[in-house]
Amino acid sequence: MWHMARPRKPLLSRARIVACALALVDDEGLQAVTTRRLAAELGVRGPSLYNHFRTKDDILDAVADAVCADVDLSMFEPYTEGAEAAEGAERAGSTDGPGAADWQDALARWARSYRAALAAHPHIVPYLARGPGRRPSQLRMADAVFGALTAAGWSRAQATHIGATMRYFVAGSALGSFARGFVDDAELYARDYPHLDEAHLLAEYQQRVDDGAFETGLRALLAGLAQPRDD
Amino acid sequence: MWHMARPRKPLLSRARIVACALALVDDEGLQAVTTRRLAAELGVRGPSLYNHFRTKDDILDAVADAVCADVDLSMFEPYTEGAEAAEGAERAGSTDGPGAADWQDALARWARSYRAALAAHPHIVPYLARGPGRRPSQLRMADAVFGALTAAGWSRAQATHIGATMRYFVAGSALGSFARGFVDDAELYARDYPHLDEAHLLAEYQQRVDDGAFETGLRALLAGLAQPRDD
DNA sequence: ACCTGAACACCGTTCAAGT
DNA sequence: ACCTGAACACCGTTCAAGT
Repeated sequence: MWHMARPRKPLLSRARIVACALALVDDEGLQAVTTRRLAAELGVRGPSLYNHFRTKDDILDAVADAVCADVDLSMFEPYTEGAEAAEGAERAGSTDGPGAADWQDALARWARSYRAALAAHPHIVPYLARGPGRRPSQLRMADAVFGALTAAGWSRAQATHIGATMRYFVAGSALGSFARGFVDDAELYARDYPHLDEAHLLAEYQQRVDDGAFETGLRALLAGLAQPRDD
Repeated sequence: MWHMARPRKPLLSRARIVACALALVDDEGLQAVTTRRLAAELGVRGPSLYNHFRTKDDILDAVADAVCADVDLSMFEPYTEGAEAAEGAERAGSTDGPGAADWQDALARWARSYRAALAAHPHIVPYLARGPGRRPSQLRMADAVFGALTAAGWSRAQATHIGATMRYFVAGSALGSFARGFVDDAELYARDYPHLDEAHLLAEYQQRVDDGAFETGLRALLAGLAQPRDD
């Protein structure tokens, strides 16, 4: 009789579930997200979630999508319309000319924003790896990058390859960084791996390395892409 | 009484468990590996595994390590001894000179072997993301790369950054490729993402893209690294 | 439509009991 | 030392029952 069964106003919504799940992931990690725990956090019972999502994985997919939705894509906006028809665009391979550096700059800004979005929620990154790239925000990213690159003069095949390459690098960098590297066990390793002294094992050092490696790789990637090739 | 409790010869060994778990991962995916299922596959009961591994994650760590152990490191062998003292090594940034291209070639061969090792066991790749880089084979890789790069004349900081960059790219590429990309639902997407037509949604197409993107990125990365910089 | 308790078929892991 | 059955505290998910 006081079985509160259906409230006059829904207690849950997809948005509220996703926000709560993201907070839980950020605070306690992926494995803290169980249907019962998440429901409790929302003041509700486990099965209630299934009125709003088909499975738990669908919830985490939505969380991952929300994180990717934070990636800035505004640097591609100049390209988003009439991209296909930009006949005047000179060969993208050349390093001079007014528009030549634009795509490099846009890619760099996108890559940094992408990485920052993942760094803001490190615990979801391993899950991002599992789920495929068919989530809306990821498709939106792929579409924006592809559009900008073709508008800059790259062929469709080249644009696809470059976009994928950038995605590989950013995702790998996020994983390599946030899925934690070395531990501070110190010289236990030093004996077996002569080049890796204890300096490599400090977490704060690791953080600087990750930042440095990302910038090094990003610069190299963009410089290498701008260089003429023979394929 | 016919409680076969302890056999005269152990039924299990770490090696047998790891091999069986890897086969199970390859055949049916990560989620098929439960302690009960794996034990059954080994002709044994679930709890028996705990005589050989502390947790299930330790088993999967060992599987991941076994996969990484397949990566070829022989291209770094010329550098593994006396690496630190290679005084004669000219500045690695220059593109000419006999030893200059060597490290690029070694990195390329390593990256391809690394990717191939992961491609051979795609279902474990998402797990590799979770576990940190403190596994023996990964440390061995890091050590070999670092040694070769410093021997080629790179500073310790640069060698660290380059090694991490390469790892980011290969790992990201493996994830991006094997954690499945687009699906073949076709023009459902075509409406929302104008640049991604149905050609992008075919799995075989995706496979060619992954291969092409990997080679494009690898070449760009190495070319960009060889280019002089100002830091 | 949306939340509930009860139930199902699982998990990973512990442990005393066997040999 | 190494395998066993039984048990514990969980899972994700289904479903009839409530409003």
